[in-house]
Amino acid sequence: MIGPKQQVNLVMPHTLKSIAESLNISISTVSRVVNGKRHVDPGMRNKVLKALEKNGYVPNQVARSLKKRSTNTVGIIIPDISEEFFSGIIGGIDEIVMRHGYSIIFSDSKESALKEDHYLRLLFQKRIDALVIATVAKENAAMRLYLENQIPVVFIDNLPHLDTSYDAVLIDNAKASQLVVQHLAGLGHRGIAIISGSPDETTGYERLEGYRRSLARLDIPLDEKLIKLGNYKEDSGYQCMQELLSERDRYPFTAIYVTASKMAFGAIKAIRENRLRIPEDISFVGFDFNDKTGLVTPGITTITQPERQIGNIVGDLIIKRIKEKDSPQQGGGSIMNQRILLEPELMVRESVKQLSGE
Amino acid sequence: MIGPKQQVNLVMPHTLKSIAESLNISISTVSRVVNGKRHVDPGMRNKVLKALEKNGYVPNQVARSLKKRSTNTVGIIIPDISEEFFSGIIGGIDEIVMRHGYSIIFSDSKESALKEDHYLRLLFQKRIDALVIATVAKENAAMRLYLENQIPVVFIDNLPHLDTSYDAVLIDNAKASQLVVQHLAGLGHRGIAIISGSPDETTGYERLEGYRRSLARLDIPLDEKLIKLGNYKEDSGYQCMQELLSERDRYPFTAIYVTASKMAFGAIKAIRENRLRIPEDISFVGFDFNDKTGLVTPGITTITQPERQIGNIVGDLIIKRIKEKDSPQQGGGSIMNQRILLEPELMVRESVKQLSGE
DNA sequence: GTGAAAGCGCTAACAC
DNA sequence: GTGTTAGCGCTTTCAC
Repeated sequence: MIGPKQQVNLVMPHTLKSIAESLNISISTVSRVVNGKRHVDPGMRNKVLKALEKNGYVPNQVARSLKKRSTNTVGIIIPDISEEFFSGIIGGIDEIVMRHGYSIIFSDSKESALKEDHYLRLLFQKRIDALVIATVAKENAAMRLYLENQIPVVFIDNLPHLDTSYDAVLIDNAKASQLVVQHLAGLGHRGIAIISGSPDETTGYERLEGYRRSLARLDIPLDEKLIKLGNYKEDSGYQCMQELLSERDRYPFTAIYVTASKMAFGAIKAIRENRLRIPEDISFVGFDFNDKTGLVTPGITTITQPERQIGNIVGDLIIKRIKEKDSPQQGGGSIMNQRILLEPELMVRESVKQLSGE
Repeated sequence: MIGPKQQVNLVMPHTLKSIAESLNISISTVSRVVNGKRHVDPGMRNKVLKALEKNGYVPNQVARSLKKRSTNTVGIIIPDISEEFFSGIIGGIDEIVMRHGYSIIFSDSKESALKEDHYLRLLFQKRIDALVIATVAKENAAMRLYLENQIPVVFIDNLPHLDTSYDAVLIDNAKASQLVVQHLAGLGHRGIAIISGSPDETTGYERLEGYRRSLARLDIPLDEKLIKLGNYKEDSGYQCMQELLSERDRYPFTAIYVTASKMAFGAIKAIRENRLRIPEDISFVGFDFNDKTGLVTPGITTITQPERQIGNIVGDLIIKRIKEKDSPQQGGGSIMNQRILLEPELMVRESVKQLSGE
């Protein structure tokens, strides 16, 4: 059996060269066959095909990538894989890009700007063809790498602080808060507290601003004491809720709006520990509060984001951008960026009480 | 500014060569500096470092990989990213391997053996350094690639049908079923139905066998009509439950054990549609039934798997295997494989009724 | 239709 | 301490 170099006990995979040598033909011909190119004699093609098959040849994508300057890989950086919102998006992206032969290389920044920066560099080293990122950083020094090198980037969930235009797919966060506030106000609530992510991130900013503006529009006075800022983790939701509850005498509220799922879990924990009932003692609205079981009682009224759809849209956009780069009529520089805003939905369940006093 | 070739409007990233030329020194010296190797004059090192910095040099991992025959990449193939069990495992693996400079390239087989096979080949082409897989296939033709080429593989959740030894990390599935049956029997249940995954997969097999054996051990007669086989998806859980309920007159049962989370969601839906209550009309035990909210009422008694921990253990094992391959005293062939069985836990909540008739 | 050869960007002998 | 060189496995001109 003719094969490539054999080192001590270690079998090397076959290469174009080893196949070519075994057939006494040139590498190029084998390459042509492997890639299904024309200009190969049918008889020869068959012979090569057989040898390929027999030896179990598998092309080396690393070598290909080096030559072609593209890796068929899409990088994704998200802050928390265990959030269903993000794993759903990844699933949606994978669904699309896999059809085009791309793989996903995934990194979890764990809400850390430092880690995010690290991954940004790492993925660049790996020469990903495109990047999808839910950034948590205020400054994106490493992002420069992608922009300068014309590597397509699509932002999700959170927007960057960049002075250039960019692609983004996300829901209309201000609108989401507006839906929530209108719903609550419509049921007679005027003391509406909020636990939001940091306004340093656009997501937190938009959700908070939407809340503010909606209150203003409804002529509901805004009490800054009813605004708590968390960090998206369950603990901080718990913490913020505790604070709100401990000051409830001085700064009363009848409803609480928690703008992220894990913080909502924490907030609910705090509410229960204080032996308060939802919605009797306090009305509750969540964000991305997923209940796949349909068993949560009371059902939590929540904003929902179509994560699968977001993933699909991102996938399509990514593929489009990559194709644009490859196509000759595009110099690669004049890409029109776009921001795709999806409509959030308010799923009304039973966690908000109709206030009689209205 | 001296840089690498400039094509129309497209700036190429800097290379060792371009840096070397700009400094009029050799590539090797630059390489040495980049890799922090010794045998470089301190003055020279400084000069190079400055040039590297100034030009924003980023090493090309693709070229490195080609040369070093390793990509610093771990491949993961799982059947459904939107299952928390799997996204949790991925998070756990990432946590470990990222510290060692590895990235994760992820693929979702969507419970399809065909897709799994496809990804197996694709990841091999990309020359991943190791593979983690929750297989759904009966035959793993493409797995041969990894075994023959001595690429470390760790199986999770499901075991392959291989005649060689292999590494695996999973919970003791038979034990899990035993815990469930004992718990139910202890509360007086004797009509215990089960909705299981296919016994063609080891996970389904073990859980089902564990159930069978535990019943036998407790001298509880087993009615084959109380066994339904689903495919892990929510729909099939719903379907199986409907069947069980429609035949309940003829084949009565007081408790149902659903061995996978999504099927459990479906089963519960069916139960509710039939206007039956848990646990009054029917006792329920789930598998990996995650309730992060703590709000599900009644709380569902369930087997839990420590997914984060599984991920961490897999990560450690992967790294160990990769290192073993690199170390010279190991020929790369004599790796001792191991099967790590973790203890499942039964989390008792309120979905099982104490039967008075006992 | 086939082959020779250059080169993608890097590492690692090996020479000096 | 520094440079030269030979690849890693592939694609892609360019000859013939």
